[in-house]
Amino acid sequence: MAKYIEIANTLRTSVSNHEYKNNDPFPDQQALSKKFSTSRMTIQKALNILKTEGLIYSKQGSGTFVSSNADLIEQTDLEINQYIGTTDLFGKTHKINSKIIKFTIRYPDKSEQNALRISKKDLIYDITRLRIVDEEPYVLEYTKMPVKVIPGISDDILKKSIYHYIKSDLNLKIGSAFRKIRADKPNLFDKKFLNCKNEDPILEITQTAFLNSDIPFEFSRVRYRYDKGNMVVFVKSSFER
Amino acid sequence: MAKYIEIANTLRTSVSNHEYKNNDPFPDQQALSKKFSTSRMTIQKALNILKTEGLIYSKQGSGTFVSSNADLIEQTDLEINQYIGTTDLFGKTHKINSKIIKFTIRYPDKSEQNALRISKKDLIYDITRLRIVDEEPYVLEYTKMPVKVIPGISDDILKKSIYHYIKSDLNLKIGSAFRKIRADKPNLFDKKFLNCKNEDPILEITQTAFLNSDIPFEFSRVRYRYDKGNMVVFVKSSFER
DNA sequence: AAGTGGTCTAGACCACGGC
DNA sequence: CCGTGGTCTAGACCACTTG
Repeated sequence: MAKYIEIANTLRTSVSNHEYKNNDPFPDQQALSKKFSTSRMTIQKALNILKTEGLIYSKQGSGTFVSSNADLIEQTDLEINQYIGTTDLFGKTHKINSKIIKFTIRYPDKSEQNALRISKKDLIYDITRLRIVDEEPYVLEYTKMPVKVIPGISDDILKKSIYHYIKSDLNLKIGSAFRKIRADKPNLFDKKFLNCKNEDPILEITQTAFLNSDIPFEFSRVRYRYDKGNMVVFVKSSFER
Repeated sequence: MAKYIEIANTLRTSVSNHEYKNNDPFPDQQALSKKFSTSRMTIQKALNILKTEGLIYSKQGSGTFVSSNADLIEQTDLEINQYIGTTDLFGKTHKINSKIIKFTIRYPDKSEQNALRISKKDLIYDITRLRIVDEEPYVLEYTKMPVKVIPGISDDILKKSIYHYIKSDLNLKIGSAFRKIRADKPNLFDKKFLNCKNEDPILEITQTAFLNSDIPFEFSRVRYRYDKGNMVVFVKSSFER
């Protein structure tokens, strides 16, 4: 593991443990480079990680400070899978169930070929899952993935977490994703599986996700009951430009 | 302007102009440091900017490549104000109007004091605006801002863009924001101003936004007609950790 | 083996803020 | 003025991919 990442992890833990108070000074870069026996450049790389995470900020000429939102940010899951990997979000405090409504392998239609950048001969998984939290239907997930990119999906994996399988078993890294978020009226499936009434809105998120090698691996649509799906996002503006 | 930012800007323009084809090699770092007469470290800082923007990616041992999504990412506005500053988003191709429904200055209630981290004696603006695109009501915006942080808001500014005023006139920098996105049933105001029927869903985004000095400056809620508000987001996973 | 990106160093100078 | 963070250098070595 690179030194700057280890330093960042150490510092992140310090922030979590409130070793430095909000809006109180962080140790200066000189002190940190002595403490970790490294150069200032390496310290700066470590600090940059925490800055992009929003945990700290620096003022030139003044110092580095713990952001007042540090605690809140830590609670927010900022990973790509945050709206998909329901397992991670609620696994600790709630009882999660997945009902597999559909799980087939078939050839893609035009829009799927386009989104996943595959040919009509490349097979895809076509998965529909209903997520149930504490016995209450929560979200309907429609997932399409190319078999050649994510081989070996099984019923067993679907019941747990696809993302965990991709990261830990296939050892692939997730890079980025495009999302479209909108409100919609409920359709027949929503009414049936999510117990929606006609006037109950749906929060829909359509996503195309990419590996860090620029390969699309997922094209999905998730539909939440309006009173269950609350998306929380932290946005950091990219200062440079 | 720092050298690495200028290099990043130059390279970004090159990507925009398709001077390097998608998934085709980018010049290597050695070549770039010669071209810009600088060190490799500086080149890497420049490349890092484009990487966090998702425009390029690198594979160790192999090279640097233009991301296949580069074009799409450029179209997506990734600024903090993307859902507030309707002006920027549609200003060029559509006719935008703002109707000021309410504009008062008053003392904050408990939740506003909390969100904006101010005392009950600190005045806030209380602004309600209806945004109209091409003669069609689009979104209702409820904005609260502390007067002491953003002084001098006037009717004139409200008709244009608050964000432009903050950045250009007050010369403040926007740092980050928390957003909560959800679907909701329409309320009386939605029905009146957005012409919603009872079964027309609303897309609601609640936001607290911060300056880069960690000071909250905006607590807002925007409500879109379900058939008008489409939020598009690009998410880059932070590799390190 | 050669070429690529990733990390790291030990300094230097500058810009800014506060005393 | 001094102490802070921001930028930049000219190398070095390592890790990885590809021929």
